[in-house]
Amino acid sequence: MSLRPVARASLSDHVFEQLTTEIVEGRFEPGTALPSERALCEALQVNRGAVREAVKRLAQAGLVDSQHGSGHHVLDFRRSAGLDLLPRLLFRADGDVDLQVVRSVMELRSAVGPDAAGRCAERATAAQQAAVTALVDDMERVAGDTAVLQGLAIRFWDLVIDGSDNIAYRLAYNALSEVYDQVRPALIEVLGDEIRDVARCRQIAEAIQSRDATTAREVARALTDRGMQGMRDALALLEDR
Amino acid sequence: MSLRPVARASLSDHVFEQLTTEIVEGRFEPGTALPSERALCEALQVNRGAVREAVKRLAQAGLVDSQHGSGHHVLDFRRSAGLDLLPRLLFRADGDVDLQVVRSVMELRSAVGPDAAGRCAERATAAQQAAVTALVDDMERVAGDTAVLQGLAIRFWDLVIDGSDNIAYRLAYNALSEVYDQVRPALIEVLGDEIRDVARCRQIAEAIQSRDATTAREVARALTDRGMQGMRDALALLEDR
DNA sequence: TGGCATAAGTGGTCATACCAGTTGACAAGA
DNA sequence: TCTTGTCAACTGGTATGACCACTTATGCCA
Repeated sequence: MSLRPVARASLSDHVFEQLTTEIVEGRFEPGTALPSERALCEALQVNRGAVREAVKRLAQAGLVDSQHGSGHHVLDFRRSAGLDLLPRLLFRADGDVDLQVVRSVMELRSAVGPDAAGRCAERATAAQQAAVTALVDDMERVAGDTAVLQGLAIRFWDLVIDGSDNIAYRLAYNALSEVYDQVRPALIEVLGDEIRDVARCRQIAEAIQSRDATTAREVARALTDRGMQGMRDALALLEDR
Repeated sequence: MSLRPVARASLSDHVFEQLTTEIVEGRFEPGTALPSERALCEALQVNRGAVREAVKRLAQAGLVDSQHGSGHHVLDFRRSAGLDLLPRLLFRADGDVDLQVVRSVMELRSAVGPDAAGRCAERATAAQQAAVTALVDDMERVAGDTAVLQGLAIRFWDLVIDGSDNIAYRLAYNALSEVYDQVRPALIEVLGDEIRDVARCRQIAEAIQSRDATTAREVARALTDRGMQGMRDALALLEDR
């Protein structure tokens, strides 16, 4: 049995959720104005402060643009939102996972991962090099238990990203992680071949240790390619259904 | 003379700015609590609503975590913020550009750009293929005027990203664009060689037209590599000073 | 020692004003 | 006819003060 913290949400959280959903699913069209704050209060049966807090968050997320006197205008989130919107796009209106989003995330991971490994080999501190090596030691110890390996693989990439000393990689990784967490159980199979490929993780760790950026990059590329292949297979299967 | 819209900012905007700066520059340490809302009202001389709206935005940006009854707790933005924090990290406390951030952004661009070009070749619609080709036509017409070319290059990549049909690339690109815009005049020199390389843009457009993903990827890689080289040179120059 | 009330401090919600910017209708003037 | 100014009716922005709900530390009590 696994216990999780009970979810708690304030009124403005709920308002934010609803409005985000409406916008992302296109029921509030870009260019149009949101209903006025007072109208939203009436419709949602909350006070104006809750509505304003929610709208401020929408603005921060790049979903609306507020203009004093004129209204809150809906933006095209594809052009104005940031990566942290991804978790909101993962589930479609019918509750199913949007495979386009999963594919996109995997591709971004494959684009960034190898270079992160290379940069890590170039720039990691001695402590970071050692941490990566130690983690692969752990992976070898639990080899076979794919579920545990998946957790270690996540930490592996976390360390690699840190070692790459690239703040953009780090922040992008944060957003990707949140998507990953939401579909983690499903990916345990899809990415199985990659997750169990501890040998390549070892090679990467050794390349990082010896500051061999080229090897780190190439092996990481091969590693993420296995995951991409697994995902292609899974997508093909789903489309056949 | 170039006129720009006058900047307008609400009270909560100002509060958000100040708090963000304090957090990003480390004067509010991760794990500690922000001053209470009432204390912030007193210190900033604004009403509590303005403070709350600002704090909600901080939470949305992944900088704080609010707990009813306990306070607003500062998070480690390196692990919890999204890519859209990048523009806030670009300028350091002394007003200078943080070159680490610029380097990070360029690396992310180089990691994603080539794959985006490849995916674009695979997936772009006929209209998108035509748009890329037409844009390169424009580039050839103004060849020589680097400043204008820079604008077209931005639109070029915008089209490529759209054609790649990858929502993660699109959202990441949005965040990168905002950083780019803030240092655009400076990059006109740093990236000069890349910007003037219309020939490679032509090759990419043709590869996209003929759905030759491999060529699109390789040429795009060569193109962004020129920019990386320009940046390395610029960084070396700055460090010599 | 362990459990429980309590008080003080925190964020969350609410109602009600009023200020300030935007927009469109419309009348007065050129 | 076209322009210009005024005004009324919106919109979001700011302010106040009260109260509710949750957390935490304190200290008492069994």
